[in-house]
Amino acid sequence: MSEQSVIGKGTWIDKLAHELLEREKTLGRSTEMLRVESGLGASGVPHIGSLGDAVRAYGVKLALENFGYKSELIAYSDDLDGLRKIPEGFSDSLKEHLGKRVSAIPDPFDCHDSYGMHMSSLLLDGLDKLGIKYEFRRAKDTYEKGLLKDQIHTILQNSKKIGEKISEITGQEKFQQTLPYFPVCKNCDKLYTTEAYEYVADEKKIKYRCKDSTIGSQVIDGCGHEGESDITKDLGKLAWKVEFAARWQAFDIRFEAYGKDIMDSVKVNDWVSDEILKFPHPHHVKYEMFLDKGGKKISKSLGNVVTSQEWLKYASPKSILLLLYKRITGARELGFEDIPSLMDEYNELENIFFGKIKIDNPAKASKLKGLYEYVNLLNPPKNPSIHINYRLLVELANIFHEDRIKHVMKKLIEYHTIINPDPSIEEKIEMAGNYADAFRGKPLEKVLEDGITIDKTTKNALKELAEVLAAEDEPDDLQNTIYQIAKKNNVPPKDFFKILYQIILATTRGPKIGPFIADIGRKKVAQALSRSIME
RNA sequence: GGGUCUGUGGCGCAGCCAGGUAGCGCACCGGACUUUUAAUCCGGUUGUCGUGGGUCCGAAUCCCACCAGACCCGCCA
Repeated sequence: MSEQSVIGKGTWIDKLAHELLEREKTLGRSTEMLRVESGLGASGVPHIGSLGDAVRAYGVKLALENFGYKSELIAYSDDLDGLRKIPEGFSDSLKEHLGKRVSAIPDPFDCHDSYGMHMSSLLLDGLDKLGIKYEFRRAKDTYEKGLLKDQIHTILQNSKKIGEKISEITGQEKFQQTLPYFPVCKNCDKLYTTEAYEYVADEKKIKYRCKDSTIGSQVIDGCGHEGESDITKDLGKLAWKVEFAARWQAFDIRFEAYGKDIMDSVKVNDWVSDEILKFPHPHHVKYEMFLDKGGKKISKSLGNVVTSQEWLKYASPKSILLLLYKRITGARELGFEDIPSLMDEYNELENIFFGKIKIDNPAKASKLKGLYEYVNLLNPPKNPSIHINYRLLVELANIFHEDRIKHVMKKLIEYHTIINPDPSIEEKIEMAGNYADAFRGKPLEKVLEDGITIDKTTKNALKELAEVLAAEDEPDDLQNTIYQIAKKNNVPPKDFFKILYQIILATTRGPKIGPFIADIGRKKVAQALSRSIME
């Protein structure tokens, strides 16, 4: 096996692209343009996992281009989907829109043409910030322009066969009775309430009735309207079980990743694509959902949503790309606490790429270098950046709140971590600072509320120290002074320092305390000490 | 009922998808330090890589079976 040659850049992305190419060759299809697709949910607030689908598809596009083929990423917003439930934190006024397509619901934030477009925009914004390029398509336009009408016709003509197949593959019986198509009700404008029961192929018309339907625990009222819908003119959409297939053929899609939650739908769609539409289905890769740290599914209602917008407050776009490109298999428990290691891992990869760290196994070395290239979207920088351990930055940022950038920069120079101040470091300090503020220490003022037990002798020592600190004259050797105060009051120095850290930093240890107190301001610490004694 | 993933020192995890000395962080111990501190540096302890088989010169890694946990599907998109 050791003689096996490296495919592309040596990552799973290359392997996937290679498989795709082999398959296309076997199928004998034109490889002039190899289009990849990613679906964008438009019903809820997109989290990092939703980005993953598009980011990884883009990776495959890059790999295909690297192999010398043309490729493009279609980002398709499912904005004809109906609203099934009101997302956590949204106004109940959305209730009247349940069952309506999200592209026909007003944007609660008033900044986009619809609720659906607002949600999709959040995702596209995330992609833009990562530098992902895509062709944006919307379900709304796709159906309005009739781009799927031939596929819809073929699917509806074969609905009986498809219904049986769905039952066989998924156990879902529903489509043996109803057609896999939801017309928008001409009376009440909803689509999940319509039951399509007959297709008149000659006229390309669907007969439907609008009735109450249950989605999850929600009951959505139908209006009782019975009508006909012309699939070439009137609005409606295919059920998911068959819609991908229609789109794949209409857009000539050769690759699409999918999450394991829609595995069954993909199986059905593959079959529909191959057997009904006679379009060999695209190559796939399945990925696991991102879960939170307790192994729970990420959902808004649990308050564990990790959005790209929030992530980017604390970390670089590259940290997201690294997260998504380093691996696709395996269950992933994700939280903001992963940020420090991802930030540092990027630096390590950069060191490997630029040969500062040697990896013995050549296959592994090329894989890691390849990963670095993908994280840089196959356009790696010419020179390495300045590396500072992210955790160190967080520690420092946690200590300094006022004039943070200045103070932290000064400390970094003192520690010989860096030689000169640099704008790129300022940016990192800012991100680490945001992280520290969100997940770390409490500001000095709040620490005292946590109640530290201080005995009487220690109080005396603290009082003395507070007086020294409050004095106008700066002590020559503050470190030594503190030590002497502890000894004089019969407080073991070790304990005394511990207490000081608790009061100042809310931890049991910290930086060398003398210079540190000077850094954050003697007077300020004096005040904090005085307050701690008063309790 | 169907499917997927996970199982590696005390804890949290990487390594597995292209087999070749079992690693990292935290924790713990000791040292640099006659004076405390660790954001520094050095050294150290901790492992039948879930269980059982198989392939191989060689398996944490590949294959099969099993055990345990989690998640997804069986509404809908």
